[in-house]
Amino acid sequence: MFQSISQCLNSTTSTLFHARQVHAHFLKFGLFSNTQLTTTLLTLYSHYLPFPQLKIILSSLPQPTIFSFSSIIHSFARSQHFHHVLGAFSQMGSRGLVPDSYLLPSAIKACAVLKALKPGRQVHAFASVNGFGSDSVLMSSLVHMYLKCNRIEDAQKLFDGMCERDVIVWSAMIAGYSRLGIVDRAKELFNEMRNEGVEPNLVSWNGMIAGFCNAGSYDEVVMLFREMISDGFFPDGSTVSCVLPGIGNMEDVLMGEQVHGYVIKQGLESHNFVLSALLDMYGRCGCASEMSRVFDEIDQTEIGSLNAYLTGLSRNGLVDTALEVFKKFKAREMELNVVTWTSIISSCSQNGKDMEALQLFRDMQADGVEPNAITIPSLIPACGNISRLTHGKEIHCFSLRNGIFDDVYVSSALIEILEKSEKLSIEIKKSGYLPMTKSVLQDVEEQDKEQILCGHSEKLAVVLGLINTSPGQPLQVIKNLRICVDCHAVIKIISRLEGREIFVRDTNRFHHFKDGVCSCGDFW
DNA sequence: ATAGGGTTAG
Repeated sequence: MFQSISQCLNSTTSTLFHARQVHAHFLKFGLFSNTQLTTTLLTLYSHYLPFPQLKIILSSLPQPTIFSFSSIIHSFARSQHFHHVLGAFSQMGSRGLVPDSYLLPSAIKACAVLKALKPGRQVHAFASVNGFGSDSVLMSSLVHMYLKCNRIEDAQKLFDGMCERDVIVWSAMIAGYSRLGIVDRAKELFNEMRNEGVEPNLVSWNGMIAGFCNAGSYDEVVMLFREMISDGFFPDGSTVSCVLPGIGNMEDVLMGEQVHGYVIKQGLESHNFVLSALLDMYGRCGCASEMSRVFDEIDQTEIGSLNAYLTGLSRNGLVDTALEVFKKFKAREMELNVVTWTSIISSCSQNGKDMEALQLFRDMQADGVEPNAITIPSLIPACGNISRLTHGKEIHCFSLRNGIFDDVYVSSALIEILEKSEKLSIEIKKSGYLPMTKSVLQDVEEQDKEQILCGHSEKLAVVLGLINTSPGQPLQVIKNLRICVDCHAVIKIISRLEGREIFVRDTNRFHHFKDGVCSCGDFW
């Protein structure tokens, strides 16, 4: 009978229905003690049953073996339940079952995806002790894990020690350096790989193109794209979705259209992320009608597509259309997320629809969607135009309540909002103040420098002090670094405009600001 | 009996 059950389980025509029938037999005749049979049943189930049910079956096994765990863990990995891969893995360990070299890569991959360096290192140690150091698949997965955890030196060391380096581990290295923005090194590796006689494949190309795209080297992206095509490769969905942002950024509509044609020819439209990338490209190139046409083809049940469309409409100044689309999808009771809300709020805010922007900000909270560190800065224009302190205060309170106040962008946005509401910024500028961008040591553009100055903590502290205390009350600020010249100048002006005494203690001295003068006599 | 690693996306 065992044989016939086994045959039934292994038959390629098996279905969930058959599996359940056999399962019933197991229960009826108490066959669960035969671990070989249960493993086969489990494997069969693992292809049909959703994850939660598989978990229940695993925990119901009286004597799980390395085989049952293996079957289940690989299934968890296939369905991308990486937390549970690690969970099952440690459960296995606590039962005294030892994993083999085939099972370890699944555990390591889970560590890589979850960026779980500590368990990753543990598995590495286990693999070394058990003599798996020359298993190139296992070593490749470790290299990948270290790269994902940003341990590039560990990865390089392992990679250097490998005796067999195939296209997969080379591609992992190339993609790893690319992700970290070290694109020159990625390119170097690409050439080294060729010199060693390992031929790059589509994944190697994709990894490198993705890196250059991320680094904003769009010329290079397009060059590589051309090169891979002339090398005889056919770009796939990944390639295209990396190349399109580059094309969009260069606003090269002609090339964008060529890629669109290619997408249709190769049937890549079935990938939603390819269509989203196309939509985004048209949006950046100012082709609003093309953008809408692409949106009509997209699977609109995916929130990401809607978000991309709203952003594109906003970019092209089509706020009313954006609002229309937004309302339509809201009416459909589609679940809108922070990105959707932020996108429409920012669209209104940037296009003079101040009241709408603020109302939407309230609506999103009423809907139970928490604003994030991008939502707040997007409200700046709306608050500035309305020039009403209440709105600034409302947003300020929100940020304090939700603990997103520590974010640099949020805090500088708040300062901007409050300054505009308290017309403080204009007054400060009127007093002849010029931002002393020399105080910004970072290597960034002039405009960004002004922005950075605006976010300095001492200014932040003073402006916050202003709104949280009653007029005329003195303010005290303690700082564990030296105050910068720009802040010093601004606080002098504020002390005069607001008629406040402000005390700032920095690492060097006490500064007592009053009537536009500082006690340090500008000795600073 | 179980059966491995690399690229995309927002």
